[in-house]
Amino acid sequence: MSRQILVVEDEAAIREMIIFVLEQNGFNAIEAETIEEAQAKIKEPYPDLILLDWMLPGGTGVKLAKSLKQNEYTRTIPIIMLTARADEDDKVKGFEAGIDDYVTKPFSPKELIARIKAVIRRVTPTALEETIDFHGITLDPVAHRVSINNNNLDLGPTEFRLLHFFLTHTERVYSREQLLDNVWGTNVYVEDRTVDVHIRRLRKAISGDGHEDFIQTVRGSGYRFSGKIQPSG
Amino acid sequence: MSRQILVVEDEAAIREMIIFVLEQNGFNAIEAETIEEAQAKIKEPYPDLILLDWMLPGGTGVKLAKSLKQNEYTRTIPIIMLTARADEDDKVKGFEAGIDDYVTKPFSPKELIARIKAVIRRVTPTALEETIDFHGITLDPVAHRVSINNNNLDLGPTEFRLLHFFLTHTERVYSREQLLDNVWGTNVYVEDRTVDVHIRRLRKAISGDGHEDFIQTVRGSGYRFSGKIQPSG
DNA sequence: TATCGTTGTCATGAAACTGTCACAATAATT
DNA sequence: AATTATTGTGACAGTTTCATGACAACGATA
Repeated sequence: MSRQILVVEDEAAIREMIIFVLEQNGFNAIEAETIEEAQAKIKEPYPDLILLDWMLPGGTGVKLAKSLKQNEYTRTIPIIMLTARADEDDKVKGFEAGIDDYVTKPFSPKELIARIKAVIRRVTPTALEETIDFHGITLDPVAHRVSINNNNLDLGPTEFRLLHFFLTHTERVYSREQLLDNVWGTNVYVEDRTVDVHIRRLRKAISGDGHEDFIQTVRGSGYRFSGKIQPSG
Repeated sequence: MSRQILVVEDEAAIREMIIFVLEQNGFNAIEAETIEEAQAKIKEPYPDLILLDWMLPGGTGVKLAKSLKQNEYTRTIPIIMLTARADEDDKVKGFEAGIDDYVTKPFSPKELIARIKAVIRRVTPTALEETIDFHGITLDPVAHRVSINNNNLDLGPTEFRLLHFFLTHTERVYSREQLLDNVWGTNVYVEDRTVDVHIRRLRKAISGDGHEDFIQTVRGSGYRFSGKIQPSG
């Protein structure tokens, strides 16, 4: 489930910071300092993505990127380039080499994660997405279909994503902000209260039949999706 | 609930980096630059751990460590020392002063967090995000759920925080002021007696079944949460 | 262009939560 | 026993937080 990410970066401080952020976000990080090390490590735990520094000792990262993208086996691994500044020329060279995205240093952890997720989503659209079945609710991410007790539901895109998130993160309270980050995406400016409305829409959609109260309000904290029934009131 | 960590470090860059990492990990950071500032801030939001720089303007950190460890109230607060290098001599002095662990700069965020968690786990047996089980009371900080003898409880936010604090700080008397600091937060102006009312509400919620008197009144001092039954007076 | 579905925001009322008080109950002290 | 200090308890009002319905903006589509 957790994605392997290869971090190719020679500055120790930056490398460790990146790895820290990655692991914070549930990614599995592998590190390499040089091009050679990266090439050696690429085969072993076949990475799902490569974070590649632009400037590396013994050659530019573009070189590595190009060679990876020309190799039949590594061609499909998405690459995000880390550049010191947003030089148009570098950017062009990078994309020519086949990189999928780039991030300019210094970057915020949030931005980095957002880019990674975006690239992964773009490259591997809905891989390893299995149908979820939770107390009668069935969600098929591939077919983009939800049913409850075999009755098809008609959800809007946002409700679908919200339900999908909840189904993969049950029994845990999420603040409105966390939900916004996870369901809407990081750099979007939306009111906290908007979550409430979508919660309501989702509740309305999945209520009606059988088990009620899948979505529980935790006053002052957020919402929780749970199969267990809430105490009383 | 979130742990209070006091960071005593005079170099602004390092201090901010540490605080960033701490808050990333759900810790609550308080900062101090000097020994005096540290001593002043130690009382307010009673910290769960202190990160103490070895070299501080106006004296070494050991001095502060020693005085803290000799004081009855601050004795139990775990201290992790930040040292510039792994000097055996420093290390020995530190442990003599009573520190619980040390980290040599430069350190990786990962290591720092790992050490902190290790020390906290060692000192307060209850692990961080894990469910606490205490004489039939179960509190799940993640799901934000409390049950007593498998019956779910419905607590308000303040009662929840209060119970969580007690469950992570059992067998020890806390004054109303200390409880206010720890559960309500430092800069709130609330009457002392308000604590009484919340204590009562919490008592009411967790009473009813089986073991009574989890919360014991210590006249003139405060309250104590305990699994042992109080003799008589 | 008109229609439809979706979405973010807002206003409003309901419900829950909280701090404070007055007074009762209890413990400590004289 | 009487007095004093401290705590328990129920009630209450102010505040905060949430659910809900309505609505306009937007984009897609016919």
